[in-house]
Amino acid sequence: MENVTTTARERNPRGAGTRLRDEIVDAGIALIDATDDSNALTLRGIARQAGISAPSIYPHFADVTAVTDAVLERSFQQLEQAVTNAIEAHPVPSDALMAGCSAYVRFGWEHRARYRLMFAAKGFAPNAGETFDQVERAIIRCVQAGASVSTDPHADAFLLWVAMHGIATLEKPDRADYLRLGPLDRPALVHTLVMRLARLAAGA
Amino acid sequence: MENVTTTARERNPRGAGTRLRDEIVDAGIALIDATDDSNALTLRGIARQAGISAPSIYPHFADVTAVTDAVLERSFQQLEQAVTNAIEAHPVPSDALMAGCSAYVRFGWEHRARYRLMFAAKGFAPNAGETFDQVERAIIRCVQAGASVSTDPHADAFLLWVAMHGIATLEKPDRADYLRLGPLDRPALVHTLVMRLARLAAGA
DNA sequence: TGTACATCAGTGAACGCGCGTTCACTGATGTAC
DNA sequence: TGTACATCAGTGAACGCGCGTTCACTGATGTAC
Repeated sequence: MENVTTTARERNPRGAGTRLRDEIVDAGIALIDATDDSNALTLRGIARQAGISAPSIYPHFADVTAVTDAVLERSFQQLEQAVTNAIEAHPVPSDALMAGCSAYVRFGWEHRARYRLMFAAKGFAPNAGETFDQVERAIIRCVQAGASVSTDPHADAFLLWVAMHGIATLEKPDRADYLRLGPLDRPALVHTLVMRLARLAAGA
Repeated sequence: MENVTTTARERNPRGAGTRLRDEIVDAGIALIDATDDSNALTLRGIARQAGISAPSIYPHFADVTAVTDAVLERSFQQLEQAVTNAIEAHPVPSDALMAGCSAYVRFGWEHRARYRLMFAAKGFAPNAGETFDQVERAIIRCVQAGASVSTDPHADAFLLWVAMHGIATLEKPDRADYLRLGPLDRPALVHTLVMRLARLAAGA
């Protein structure tokens, strides 16, 4: 016998178990992104998208809200990853701040329904604050580099985040052109908002 | 006979007809505001709220989307009215701009689910632009009064509107306090955003 | 003025649908001896 | 090595529910003569 040393034998999962769990979350993300409609995110719809029967979800999730929670959690991780990657790609602090904010807005525009759902449901997800912290640290680095005259990076990060959230929640440019708001030039919008709200020096 | 002069006699509605139509829209607004959930805005739910049977809606609306469209249209009118009232209550342009923006955000916070639905559905409603125009005109008056140094009121109005939209879409303060973003002080937030985005003079 | 009737607002019952969830099941795969 | 069996991933059928919509209807109210 090989189980003499371990008290309670831990049965190995046969592989497909945890793999299907991930596939279900993938299917949920694919579904809401493809339909652009958060109401399409149903248990049966996710099962259909994943190519499995509806009951097959239950061994991996307690109920439908557990599935959507997992979708939201992974979405927040993706958002934070996108912002982090953009920031780390630029050594100059002001460039990094611009790139991070731009990546944030791009995520909102490229995953409209999902982004809205992330910030619509019963408050923010627990890991939503990490992305905010990224923005705050980026502003602090700008101040340290002399590129920003902000005296309250925390407050200014909040203002900036609010404005980014406003743009991210906007319609995509090709849909909103019947409103004569002018062209939705994402880089230009982000640039101006960052300049004024993070109080960057004009010559930066 | 009295219909000799008119070719096709126009039967008078007996009063209750158009009255019920308004009551149905009222019920829809009351329902989404009370439940704080846009998914609760169903035809049967609205009928229940209005105290009538579900089929009674059909003489007044073609289908359920016609009802929600009417709810959204009235909501945009209310939003514009709230902003207009706030602006007109202040003779000093910068005060008027502040008050108008504050009223905008207050509407979003006091009618959370409804505000989100207004800006979530298939693009903006046709009359959404009027509120934006109010903000733009308020900025122009600030420039004329020497209170703002904006050189492009249209662009700045858009930036300001985006930021207001960001705050309006936020959770209400009592729900978001587990995020250490600091207190959601609506007047202070609005004040700072208006100062920087509408480029008000510091001494104003 | 009285009576028959057209017109109106609104109802109750029924339909088909997609949903979340449950239940007993079916093969496949690894393990014990 | 071979065989019986426990364990696993996943399925098909069924349930009750709320939904949008339809249909034939029921009283009430105003009008014609």
